[in-house]
Amino acid sequence: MFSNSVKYALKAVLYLAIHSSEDKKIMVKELNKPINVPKAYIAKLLQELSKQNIISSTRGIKGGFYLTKENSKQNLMNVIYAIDGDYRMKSCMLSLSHCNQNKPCPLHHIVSPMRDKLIEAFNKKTIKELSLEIEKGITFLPI
Amino acid sequence: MFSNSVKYALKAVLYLAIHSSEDKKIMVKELNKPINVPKAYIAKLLQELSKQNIISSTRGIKGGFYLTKENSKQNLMNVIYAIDGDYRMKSCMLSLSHCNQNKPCPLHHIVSPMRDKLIEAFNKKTIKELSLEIEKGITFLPI
DNA sequence: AACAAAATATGATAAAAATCATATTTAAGA
DNA sequence: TCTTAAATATGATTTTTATCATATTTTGTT
Repeated sequence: MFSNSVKYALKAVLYLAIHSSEDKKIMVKELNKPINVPKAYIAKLLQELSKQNIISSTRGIKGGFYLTKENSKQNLMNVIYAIDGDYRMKSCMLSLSHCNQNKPCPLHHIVSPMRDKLIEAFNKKTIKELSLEIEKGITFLPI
Repeated sequence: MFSNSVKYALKAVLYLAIHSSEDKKIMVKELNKPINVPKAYIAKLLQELSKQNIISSTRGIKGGFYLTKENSKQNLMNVIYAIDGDYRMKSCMLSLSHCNQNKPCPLHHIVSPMRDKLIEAFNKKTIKELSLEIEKGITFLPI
């Protein structure tokens, strides 16, 4: 459902949500170990997220990646779509191109309601909310 | 969530459920076009399913693939696991190896209940039931 | 202004998944 | 028993995804 890249991206964004701010930028080399993702790989993903304004960055000395207040108000789905696009989440489970409510595939009635709920949940949940849950110890972001 | 291979396998199994029987075996070359899957590819998958007793087959002239009554009583999950194994369905959405109810990942509370329901539904639903729905025109198996 | 330290852009390489090809084995029918 | 038509076993090729590498640009500091 998620690509590896999205998994990494989500971990990185949540890490930034917890540890960074406009005054405390985080360099790739500080971030890759705690979230257990190869440095060059996460660097590329962060660059892409930055280009799409999901996260913020500044170059040069004292630079790094960080989340602004605005950034952290974004919902999960924005991060997911930025990396994977929407096909992965939205497409028919059997990849039948004409599958819809009128001409449902054999799995449609099983899968579709749950998937819709999942998408709705991802659309509602913000980065900020998730990061607060981690800070409160409700959820965890380990290896 | 599903590999391409599982998608193809499910389509093929459902096609066999509808069109085959012990008296009416279906050859690869008859089946690949209606379900829109490359011949050599689906052949390999059918061989694997046959080896795992998900479907039945006989070789030689008048041979082909088919489903016995027993075969069609199997549930969806058997087909899925036969091709993809269980990791894909069961693993943490962020691939965190220690994610569980006690140490849930940031997405666990969103994803886990729905995934469990999905797995339950796939475990309950048999090939036969799905194929009946297709035959009744409740669902469709087009391209 | 020059330097150093960071992200950025670009693309190369490696690994995995998807796809294709073919020689071998088996079963039915003449 | 020979031939033919099917699955089977095996593995090669292609495509996609994941991973790694590096030259360039930018920015703060001296």
